[in-house]
Amino acid sequence: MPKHLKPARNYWLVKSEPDVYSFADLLRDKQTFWDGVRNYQARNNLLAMRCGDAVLCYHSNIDKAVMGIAEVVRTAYPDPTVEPEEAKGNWVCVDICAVQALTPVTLAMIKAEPRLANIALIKQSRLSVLPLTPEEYTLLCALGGVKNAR
DNA sequence: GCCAACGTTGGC
DNA sequence: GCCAACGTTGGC
Repeated sequence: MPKHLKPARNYWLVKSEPDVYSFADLLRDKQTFWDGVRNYQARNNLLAMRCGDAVLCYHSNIDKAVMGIAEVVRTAYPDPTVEPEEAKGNWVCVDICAVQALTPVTLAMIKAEPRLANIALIKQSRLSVLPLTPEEYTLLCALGGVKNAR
C-alpha cells in the first residue's frame, strides 16, 4: 500500500495493577478484554481506539513500569462487568492481544528522559487509559529494547 | 501509611 | 451553577 494511503494508527497506554491483571497474564492469555474503566476521560479514549492501534501496558503500584506491547483487535463494546447501578455511564471495554514484552521501562527512566517530559502518564497520573504520541511510543519501545517497533 | 491530584456527589 | 466534602488513584 502506498505510504500516503496507510491508515492512521494511534498509540495508547493502559494501566493495570499487576496483582490484578499483569502483562504476563496477557502473554499467557494471548488476548483479553480491557474492562473495568469507570472514568469518563479514560472511556472516551477507549472509544477512540481502532483495530491495529498500538497499546503499551503499564504496571502501577508495585512495578511502576511499562511492561509490553499489545494491539487493539476489537473496538469498544459494552463492558460486561458493569453493575446495574453503573449503567448510566455507558462504560465500554476493548479487546487487545499481546504483541511482545519489553524490558521494563520504569517510571524513573521515563521521568529522567527529557523527551518524555510531557507524557500524559506524568501529566495526568491518575488516568488509566491515555494517548501517546508516535514519538513517545517509539521512544518507550526503544527504551524497552525494541527498535523499529511497529 | 501518608498525601497530592483530581473526579464525583450533593447541598444550597 | 458553585463549591465543600468525600472517594479513589497512585507515587513516595
